Amino acid sequence: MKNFYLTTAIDYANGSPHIGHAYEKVLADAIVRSRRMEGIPCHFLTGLDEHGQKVQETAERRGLAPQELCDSVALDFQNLCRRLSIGYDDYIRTTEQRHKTVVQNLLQQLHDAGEIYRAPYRGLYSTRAERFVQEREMVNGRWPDDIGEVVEVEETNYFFRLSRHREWLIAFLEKNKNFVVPAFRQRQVLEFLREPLNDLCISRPKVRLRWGIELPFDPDYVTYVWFDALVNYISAVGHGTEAFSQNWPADLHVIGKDILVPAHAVYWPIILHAVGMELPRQILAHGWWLAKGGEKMSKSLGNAVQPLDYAELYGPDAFRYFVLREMTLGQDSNFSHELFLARYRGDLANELGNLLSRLVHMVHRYCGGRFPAAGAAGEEERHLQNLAAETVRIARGFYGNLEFSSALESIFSLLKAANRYAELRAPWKLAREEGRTSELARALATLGEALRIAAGLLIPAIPTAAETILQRIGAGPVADWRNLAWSDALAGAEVGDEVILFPRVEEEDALSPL
RNA sequence: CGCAGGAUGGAGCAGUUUGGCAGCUCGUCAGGCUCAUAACCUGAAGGUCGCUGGUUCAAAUCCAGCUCCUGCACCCA
Repeated sequence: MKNFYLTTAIDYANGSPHIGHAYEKVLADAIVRSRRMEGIPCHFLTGLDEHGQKVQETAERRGLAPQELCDSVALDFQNLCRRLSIGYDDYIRTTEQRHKTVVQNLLQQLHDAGEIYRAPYRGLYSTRAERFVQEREMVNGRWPDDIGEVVEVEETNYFFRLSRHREWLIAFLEKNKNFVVPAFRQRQVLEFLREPLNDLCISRPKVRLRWGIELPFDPDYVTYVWFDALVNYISAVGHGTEAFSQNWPADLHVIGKDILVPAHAVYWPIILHAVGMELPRQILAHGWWLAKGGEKMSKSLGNAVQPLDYAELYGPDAFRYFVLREMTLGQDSNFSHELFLARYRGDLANELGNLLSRLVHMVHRYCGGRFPAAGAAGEEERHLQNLAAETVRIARGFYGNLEFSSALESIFSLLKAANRYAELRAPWKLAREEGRTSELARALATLGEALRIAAGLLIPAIPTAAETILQRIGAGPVADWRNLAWSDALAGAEVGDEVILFPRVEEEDALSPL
């Protein structure tokens, strides 16, 4: 059986991890975990894009070899993944030989097929910025300081025949309405394709840029970083080997909205089509995190959220829960400290963490630390059982549809109902009265089972906390949602020590909102 | 200019594809409970769904026009 193959964009090595990188990986990880709960084998790829002008420049400025810089940045990004419980299966780096080989094979294949031609390129070149510039970049008729003096130069380069595949791509997108989600993003792609395409310049002369993959048919050039980067999706899964079809075509590319057009929705499908390969099945373009009040986050404005600070202070699950609960698929969302704390306290600490605390405490105090058997269900129990069954069904549907916010909302409705049920049956009262032990047993067993089901459904979002809950209530692991149903699995189970899952954070200990 | 997104009780958001009693979280007010992380539960107040017009038995949702906010060199999820 082919794996469900999911990728994130590979991060560019000329930068450090920020909330956007963190979000994308959490999203991808949660998708993979939810697929695995449906019994679907998955392959989860992420990685680092290491070539290009910017990396070369930054390395020079710091007096490092480009590879040294990349090695250090790779550690930063891998550390981010580790700290956020991102369970990728493979981490591709574009300087690895397995990648270079595939890039060169693909270039040669395109060249042989007549998809690549050599032509002079005339343009305005800035020595200071070391790139070609456009006239529209002028400000008030003058070039800005970072561009400086500009001269018209002619340079021979290699071009990929994008334009000849435009009609095909339009037809493809019109036939495959769900290629890009959300749907309005696909409409943007079609809008972009209404204009004629320019052929894509895929080379850089080595005199300008050394840090790249050499063209197999001309050693004076390296390939353009976008071409290089996109190929990671096939190089990492062994393009050209037996194993390739185990993963390709990719089932989902998770990317940010900024690199949808033209890179992922135009260049990439056309490159694949030009060599007769299968296209990925779907691209998910997610939105951006904005600072309080909808401002763009940036270091210079000093309003950038540091995901690792949150993961450190509140735990990886709290960060994961917030971003998955708060962002609607494809839209931009705000990340503010107030919003974060509201979710942390209201949902995680009070609704979920406190339910575990009160339940574990009661089982210890009233039942000697072991869940009793539930016995016959009354009306309230049947009501909660039905809601749990319904929640399993609904949440699986939302997960399948990548609607994490709605999935989590439905699971927390179940938790709210469990808290309400506790109030209705009031085991603490039953425990004080004579002859009501069977009612007490029924109440605690019912609460435990509701919590077991909710925890099972929360695994993709908050894997560590969900695992802790299952352990503390003495439940076995939940590995497959297809058989997650109300049961008496907890009867006789020994509960663990009491635990504060999401400790209350006092105002003075909270991260100051910069 | 054009393109895209947004405008829904005090705050933040779902709902719009496929029209059908306006939903969630937080906050506010009143009450309950005491197993629990000052937590949990109940009830209440609070909305002409940006504006105008149209279609319809019925519009937050469809259609037309308009207003305001955001993004659209490069880089950046």
